[in-house]
Amino acid sequence: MAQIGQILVDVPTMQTNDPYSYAIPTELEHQVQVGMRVIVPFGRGHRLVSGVVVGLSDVTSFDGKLKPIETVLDLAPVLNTELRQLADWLATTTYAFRITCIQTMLPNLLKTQPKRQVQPTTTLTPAEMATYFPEGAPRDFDATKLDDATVAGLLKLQRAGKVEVVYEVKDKAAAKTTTGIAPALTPAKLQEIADKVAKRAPKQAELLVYLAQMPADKVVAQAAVAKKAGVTPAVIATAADKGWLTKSTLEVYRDPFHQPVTPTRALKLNPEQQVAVDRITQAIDGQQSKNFLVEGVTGSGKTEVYLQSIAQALQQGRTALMLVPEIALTPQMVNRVKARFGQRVAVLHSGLSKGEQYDEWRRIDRGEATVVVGARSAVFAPVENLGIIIMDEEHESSYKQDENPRYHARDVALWRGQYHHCPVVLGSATPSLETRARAAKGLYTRLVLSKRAKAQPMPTVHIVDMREQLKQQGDSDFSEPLMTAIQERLDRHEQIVLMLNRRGYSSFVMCRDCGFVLKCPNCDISLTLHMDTHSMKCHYCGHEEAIPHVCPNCHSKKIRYYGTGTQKVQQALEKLLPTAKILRMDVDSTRRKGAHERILRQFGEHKADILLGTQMIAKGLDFPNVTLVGVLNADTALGLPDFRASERTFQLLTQVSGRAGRATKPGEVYIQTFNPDHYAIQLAQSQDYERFFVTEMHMRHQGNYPPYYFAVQLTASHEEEAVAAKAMFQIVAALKQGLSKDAIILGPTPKAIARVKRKYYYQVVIKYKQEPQLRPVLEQIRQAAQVPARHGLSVTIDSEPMNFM
DNA sequence: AGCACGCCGACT
DNA sequence: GTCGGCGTGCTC
Repeated sequence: MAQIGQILVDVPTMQTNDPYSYAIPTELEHQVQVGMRVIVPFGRGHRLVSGVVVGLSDVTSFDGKLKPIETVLDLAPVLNTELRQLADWLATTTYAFRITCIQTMLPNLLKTQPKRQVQPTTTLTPAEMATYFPEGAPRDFDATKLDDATVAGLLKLQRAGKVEVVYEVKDKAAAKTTTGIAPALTPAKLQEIADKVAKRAPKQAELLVYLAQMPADKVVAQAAVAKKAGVTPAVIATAADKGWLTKSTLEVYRDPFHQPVTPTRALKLNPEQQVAVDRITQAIDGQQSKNFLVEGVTGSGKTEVYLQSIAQALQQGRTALMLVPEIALTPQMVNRVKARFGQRVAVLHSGLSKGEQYDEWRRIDRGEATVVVGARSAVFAPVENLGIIIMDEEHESSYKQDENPRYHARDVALWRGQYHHCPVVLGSATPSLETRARAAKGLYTRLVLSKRAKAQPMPTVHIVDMREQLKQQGDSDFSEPLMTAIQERLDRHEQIVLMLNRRGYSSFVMCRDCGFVLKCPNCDISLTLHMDTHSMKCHYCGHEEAIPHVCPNCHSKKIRYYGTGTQKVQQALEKLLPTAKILRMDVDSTRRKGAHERILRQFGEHKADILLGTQMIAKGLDFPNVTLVGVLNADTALGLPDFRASERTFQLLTQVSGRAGRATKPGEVYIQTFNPDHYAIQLAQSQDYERFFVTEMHMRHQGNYPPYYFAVQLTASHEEEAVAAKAMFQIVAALKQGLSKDAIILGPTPKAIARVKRKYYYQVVIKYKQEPQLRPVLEQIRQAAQVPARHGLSVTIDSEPMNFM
């Protein structure tokens, strides 16, 4: 039996990033297993923290007295070997603490809550009791929530030995339970009693008859018994008193999606789909960690390819993991998977309550669910024996987590595919440049679905030049061609989707006459307006210039901020079309739980003619009666100071265009823009992903951007601007010293929104091709950042950032 | 993170 | 001389 446990304590610091050794008391030695959560004493005094067992041994390199493990929190390990290895890999690649990685991999309810309380050790004076224990003892002692005087007073009493601090670590994990019923007597005996009481107590007799036919060793929920036997809980209580049945606590799962679903069968595939399924199936059967890019236009039946591939994995006795963007994880989408695989499906996403998440997690952990569908963090689902991993809409930026650990679910998926020797399928109509480039290099097998499954024609896309519109009809959010098209649909009782692009809302200036956007002379990236300094700044190199009052290109005076809000647009639209019913969908109108689905359902039932919304309406909604899609401002994202601006614009326009004419009626799309000649817009019009890819790759090559270069972003933030800036300059000095001459260091520059939550942000971006010293240099920076962290300076490292601003 | 130790100025 | 401010190091 192992004497010593290697524990990662739940204290996220550099010094505790390696496991600490704890003695295993004899009474726990048969309980402690690697992968379990434990509570251990940590530090001086009696402070308790939670931790995770990552190893067992009989020796330790630590030459001090070992403290004993206090409690074991789990009956079975919560992290298997794979997930522990994954956590280590994640920690190194994302520059995060190991324990932080583990926490993100586990469901919320398995995160423990440390609690501090104080209680008197002797009798205190009435005055002391009144001041410090007005609600009695013990009381909570959270220094961050109490006022300074109380904290000081309590600490003083502690030094005097009059009060003591007690620690507790709460485990939030709680399975939902209900009362279970089991027969306490033999069927024959129960029947005998039933016959006796039949006349006087018919209900009791019914219950007895029901109990008599129950399997002896099975426990059934009380509610189910009551329903099936046709009795009330009161009758059951009486029966329990008479000793006919026994009550017990029964663990149940909360079922988040209890609507019944009609089962579906595999659909007939077209030749392209069939090729895709065959290739993926080969990889599943051959246990190859081969990766695929399924590139399919909207409506080309990617989902059917996924479902049949999953079916194949299940048939081989293996499991499947399917990732979808949070926004696409609607009940419709989930039901589609459940209709095919039924009870084997588990769903993981943030819309579920903590308890529901935990239950789904346990179903997966116990092997009861073999198909997992979920958003980003579902990539850590404890599925074993994976046969396939699918990531739909792989280009979605929400797959990257924007807090520590800053991981990309795609990278984790590829890691797990490798571990399980199973294929990873990345799917998109508009793959990210990185993924498409890797496919071009042969790292992924490219499977193209070029035909729409139901052979609908692609929608006709019109580009409306807003510069012309401005000249002809003045400043309006709605062009004449778009309004005409809207009116036509209203007359025909067809529906309309209008998208307002909120990204980049009024943070840059654009000329309304010629579409000119001010760019940095060094970086070819848009300059951002800074009202605090009244200047235009480049967030890559720090270049700064005055806000222009006339357009440097055409000398027009109509150069100004660009951007509008959905509410304003809705009001304007209501004025123009007083009879049309308009539904608005944006961050504000969907804040409440379920609002998102409600709006979509209303629109689906044709309770409104027009759905007006932000980017969220571009994703996956499928309404047969929508024949017109209008994009009010295609340019806003183009103006952002981000090298992915064109990519994002192209993806968004292509996606939203796919919303038009999905059934029998042909669709039309109107894109309003001040940049009608921009390649992202032109190529979105012709729906030509391949040409966009080639063009954009050329741009990336010119600018030394990904996928030609790797990138790391470092950010320093502090309440005082000078502190953040100085830290960043020191970091840059360290980088210049430690890295090769080939590394390109951009910055330091203030962030686009330099001040967020009373803190100033400065950043630097490193672009590199090969930099063996990068990891050690960044580790050294992390280490050095520990000291000033005490004074509120935080430094973050983001490998392959999604937002360069 | 949270606690103790140690070094400084301001106080009874 | 001591109380308590904060800066620093350490926690198996």
